[in-house]
Amino acid sequence: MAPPTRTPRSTWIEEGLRALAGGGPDAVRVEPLAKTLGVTRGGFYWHFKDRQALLDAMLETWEQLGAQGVIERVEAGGGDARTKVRRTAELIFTGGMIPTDLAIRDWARRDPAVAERLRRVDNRRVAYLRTLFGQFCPDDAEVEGRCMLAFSLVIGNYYIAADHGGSTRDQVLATAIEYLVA
Amino acid sequence: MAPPTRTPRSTWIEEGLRALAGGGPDAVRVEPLAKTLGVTRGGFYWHFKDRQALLDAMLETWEQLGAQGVIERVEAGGGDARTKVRRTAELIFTGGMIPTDLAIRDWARRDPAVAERLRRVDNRRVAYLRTLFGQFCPDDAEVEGRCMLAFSLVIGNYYIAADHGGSTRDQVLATAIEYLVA
DNA sequence: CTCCATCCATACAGCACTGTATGTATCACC
DNA sequence: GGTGATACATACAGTGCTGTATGGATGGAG
Repeated sequence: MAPPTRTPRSTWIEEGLRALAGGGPDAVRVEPLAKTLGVTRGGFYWHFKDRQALLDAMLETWEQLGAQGVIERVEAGGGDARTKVRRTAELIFTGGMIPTDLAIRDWARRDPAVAERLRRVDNRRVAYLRTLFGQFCPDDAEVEGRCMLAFSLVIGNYYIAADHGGSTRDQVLATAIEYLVA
Repeated sequence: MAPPTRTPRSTWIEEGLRALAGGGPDAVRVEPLAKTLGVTRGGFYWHFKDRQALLDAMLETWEQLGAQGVIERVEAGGGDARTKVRRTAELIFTGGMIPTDLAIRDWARRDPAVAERLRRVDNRRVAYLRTLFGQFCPDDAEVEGRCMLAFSLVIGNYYIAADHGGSTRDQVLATAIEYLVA
């Protein structure tokens, strides 16, 4: 039979996150979202009070799902701390979550509520990085510096548009990571 | 033949860049801009064909002014390469250009024309960094890695929301920079 | 089958912005 | 002190979105 095209709450959130990743919070618009989902806005306002409610739900989803995934997969693989750092980098650099992450990061620059959520997520991530670097780097201050550099590298990789002479970006990233775990 | 232009082209561009820094390209709207300038849109469409023309002019201004400033001031100060790296960091971290820079960076993720301009600017910046690191680091690949890390640090500093245990952000940045020039 | 909660379509009023058209004020300059 | 280019105001039509109201369709529970 003709599929009734049920569009539950989670579908709106997923599509919203996709729009956010593609064009920032201003691109999360109800009508275009409905159009890409093949429905009208009729059902949207049954699931959500208004547009802001969708944005909040998107952040909530991101905060709960986005923070733990990579860490769990890295830990599941085992190995020593240096290996885990390399695998973390691998997972993050190839993961599809980054665009969403960056969009939220930029969003946080102009919305305090978003910034607060981002702070919680980033703290969890840095805390994990800290345990890794702490296992082979004795100096606490340097651990903190390396965490900051490693985290920055992930972000910089997606924001920096420069070329690298004869090297490819992947080569440069690999060199940088080895430099950090030295 | 040039009466005192109360709101010349450059004023629209400056205010546009301010709006861009604050809320991204979607926040660069003609009517709000006119309101903050205390005029109507009447004059805007004399200076610019349309809204897109303003965005182009903003990028042009940014590309010409934003790229060279820091490099020139660093070189004017003299000193060895390590000193210049530290001073570059100092100037960038305290400069007010960063918000505009980040907004354009995020913008470039979804606009190829912007991405192309950003690539030109970033290449000039990395080229300069390369000359600095190259003066005390013999390995070319590692130079490239350190450039990437240094550049990423600047960006990460403004996008990462994490705390750092007992340390302040400034302390962590200082440690990271010393780690890069070691 | 009937009833009911869930999900969606349609229609409407309202808002904010865009771009165009047209009139107008302000000065430099002769 | 009149003329012409410059810079701005005002009015208008058009667009795309928001949120509300209301009725209709779907499918499971009884």
